[in-house]
Amino acid sequence: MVTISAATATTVPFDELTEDLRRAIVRTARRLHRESPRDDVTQGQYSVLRALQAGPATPGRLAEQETVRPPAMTRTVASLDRLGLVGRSADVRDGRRVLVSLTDEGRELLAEVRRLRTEWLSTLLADTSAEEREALAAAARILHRLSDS
Amino acid sequence: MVTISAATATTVPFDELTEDLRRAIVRTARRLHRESPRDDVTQGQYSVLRALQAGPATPGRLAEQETVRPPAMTRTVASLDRLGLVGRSADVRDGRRVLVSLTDEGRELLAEVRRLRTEWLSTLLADTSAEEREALAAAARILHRLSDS
DNA sequence: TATTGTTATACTCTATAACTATA
DNA sequence: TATAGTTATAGAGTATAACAATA
Repeated sequence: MVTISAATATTVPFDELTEDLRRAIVRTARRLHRESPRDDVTQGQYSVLRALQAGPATPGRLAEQETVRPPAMTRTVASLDRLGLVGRSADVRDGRRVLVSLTDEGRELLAEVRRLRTEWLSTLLADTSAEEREALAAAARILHRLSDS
Repeated sequence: MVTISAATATTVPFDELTEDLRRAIVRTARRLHRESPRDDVTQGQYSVLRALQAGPATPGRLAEQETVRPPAMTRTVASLDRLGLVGRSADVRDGRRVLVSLTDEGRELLAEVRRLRTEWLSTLLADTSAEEREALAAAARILHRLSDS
């Protein structure tokens, strides 16, 4: 059982909480976002790489997920292919389909992005008390649950 | 004084907290980000509008802040001007300089973005207990303090 | 004939380089 | 001569429309 001091536990009006939380999340995310290992990979490309973490996908499926038209995804996949971050293979059961999947290098890049960003956040969190870290851990769990829905 | 149940207050290792928190923030921010009132304003344009909330700025200063080259900012400012979201005026003390500032419409658009996103988050938070909201409020305060540094 | 993916062409946003106006 | 901003031109990324291959 953990108690939180009165100073941090002051009840906050619902609307104010929402606005404060939105600000905090957007601001921190924006800053996290700047921690990136390479400049030659665009946000759209990263987004496709992230989508491929779930497993191989067709360009059409990727276009749908990324809310982009098929020709645009053709280009994006081609550029990621040139960069060696994804590979393309024919679908043996349907010759029209192409399967795009992460290469080891692509997977490694994603891991590096995560590592860099976690590292940056880690430096910030060094400045917190155990009590504050409990609150942050609780918040992470709650946000994770909420953003599932 | 508020107590948090043992289930939510379990001590989490530092590295795990960092990773969980990063995930929660990035994920929620990404979702928040999708709540946008108009499709004809790009992310770069929004970013410039946000920068102008602090007050009028020269294109050169904006280019620096947005890590973009001056010609790119010239275009972005021109497009925001065409959309009626910013205005440009000559600097009376230095004829080379141009001052870009938000119009009422630009300010209104920013307010609408905030309103939409807060609204979305508000819907999510309706599914939380008072205890959870305390944890989120505490987290917001901590993140706000941390991201100042 | 419908579906999957690619190529053709055009538009926007970015960049570097060259130019104009002012200090 | 240096600085602030814009215009000239070129390279990505996106779009719609047209095409090729497969079901």
